[in-house]
Amino acid sequence: MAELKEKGSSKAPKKKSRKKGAYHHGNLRRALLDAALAMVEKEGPGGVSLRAVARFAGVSPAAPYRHFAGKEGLLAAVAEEGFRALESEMQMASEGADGLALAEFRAIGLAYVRFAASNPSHFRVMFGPDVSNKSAHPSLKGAADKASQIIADAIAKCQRPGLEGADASPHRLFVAAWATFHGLATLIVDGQLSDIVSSDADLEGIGNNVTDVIYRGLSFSGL
Amino acid sequence: MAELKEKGSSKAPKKKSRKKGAYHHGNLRRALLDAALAMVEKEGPGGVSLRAVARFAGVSPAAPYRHFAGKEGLLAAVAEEGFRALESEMQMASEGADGLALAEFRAIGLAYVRFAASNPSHFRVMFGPDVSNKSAHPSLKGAADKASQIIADAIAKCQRPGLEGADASPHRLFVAAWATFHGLATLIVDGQLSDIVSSDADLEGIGNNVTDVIYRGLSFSGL
DNA sequence: TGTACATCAGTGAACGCGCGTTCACTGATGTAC
DNA sequence: TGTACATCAGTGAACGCGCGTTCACTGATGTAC
Repeated sequence: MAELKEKGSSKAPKKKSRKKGAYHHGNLRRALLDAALAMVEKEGPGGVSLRAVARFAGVSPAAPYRHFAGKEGLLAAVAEEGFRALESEMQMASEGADGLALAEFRAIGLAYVRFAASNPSHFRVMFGPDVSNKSAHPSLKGAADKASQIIADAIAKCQRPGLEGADASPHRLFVAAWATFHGLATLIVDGQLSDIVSSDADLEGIGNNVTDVIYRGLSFSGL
Repeated sequence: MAELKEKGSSKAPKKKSRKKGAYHHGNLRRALLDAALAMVEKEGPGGVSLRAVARFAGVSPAAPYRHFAGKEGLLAAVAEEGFRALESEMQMASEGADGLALAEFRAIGLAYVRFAASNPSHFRVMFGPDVSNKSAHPSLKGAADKASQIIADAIAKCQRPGLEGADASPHRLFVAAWATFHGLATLIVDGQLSDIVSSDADLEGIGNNVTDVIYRGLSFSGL
């Protein structure tokens, strides 16, 4: 599973060791992304300031500009990284379902929820209002589109013509499913289920339950 | 329906007429709440500044302190107002269901989604990270608790002992339902269904569809 | 292998800005007599 | 009814702060010869 490490850099963190002769950081880009994620975790995407991120990475306020086009560029990079990881996890989940349309859809939904729970900071930036104008960041837009395409494809596979109920188009059922997955993900990320979901096992349990409910609801509709 | 007016004050807006001899505003508290809502609508809860709110209401930067305990107090008041309205709408929806447990639950869910769509700014503040510490604002906490109690009560009515499936406790089914309603509400408020839900009729349609799916999913579980 | 030099990735001071909050104040309101 | 006065709801100047971004700069790196 291509899971992101939300805390800690993949390189040794150089924090506070600025005077140790290391004028060049080595992997500042990654360190800044990690610092941003840490700040998101502490106070939400709105609480991120470029100066604080630089400070956290042990670097001067101007240094980030070597790697990102300002604050929004940094956040856009965080979001893009998140969408790529989400896409990858949904893709892998989908491939494990042996081509059965509904099983595939089910697996993708679970992956969606699991991703949010494992990468809450990414999730918040991806869907928060701080990089709302995705079109201004083409590669972010691309990553987001690729991710939603996976969901759309899975839906398309479920659309066997002639089987839709008159009152429930596949498109609308798709919305119902997406809303459920996104809703569960949101509740988890916002900590509003913290008294219910306290362990990874709980998470899997709730995720499975929710998926089952929506799955049964959809099955009933002739899909 | 006790719907909130998201735009515009209930009193005549005094904006720009500061020199018109009105030293006392008359209804500044309401005007500030409205101004805050307008700012939330434009740039999200993070974009709200107390000075800008005062400016918008045509009043000096210090004036809001006569009515609220600082910026967080203002946002807490907005959230509280929202929870009260949400509670009232869910209550009314529930009462219209003639005591049938599942119908009641269904009506409450629809009211939840409808509330979010009609009062997106309130919804964002209510569930956003800006007044996260609800306990610091007792009356807000009270309003939020009263609102969730309505949902909890409706769930309790569905809990006929002995009918739960072994794999799906009522508590978890509740989470599934709540996640769906909250998820749909979130997607709508964040504008991510804007190409699907463009009219009020669409909203009702989607809301009904989603409710139906979750309803069928729950019914299947022996509730 | 040694050296000159271009390039790169940082520094740190400075800019102007809007913010939240405080303070002493003042104009308007309404009440007691 | 008129007036003195307490109270209330505003003003506007000021505070210190952290922010995003820019700028000229400098130390480290690596490459051509």
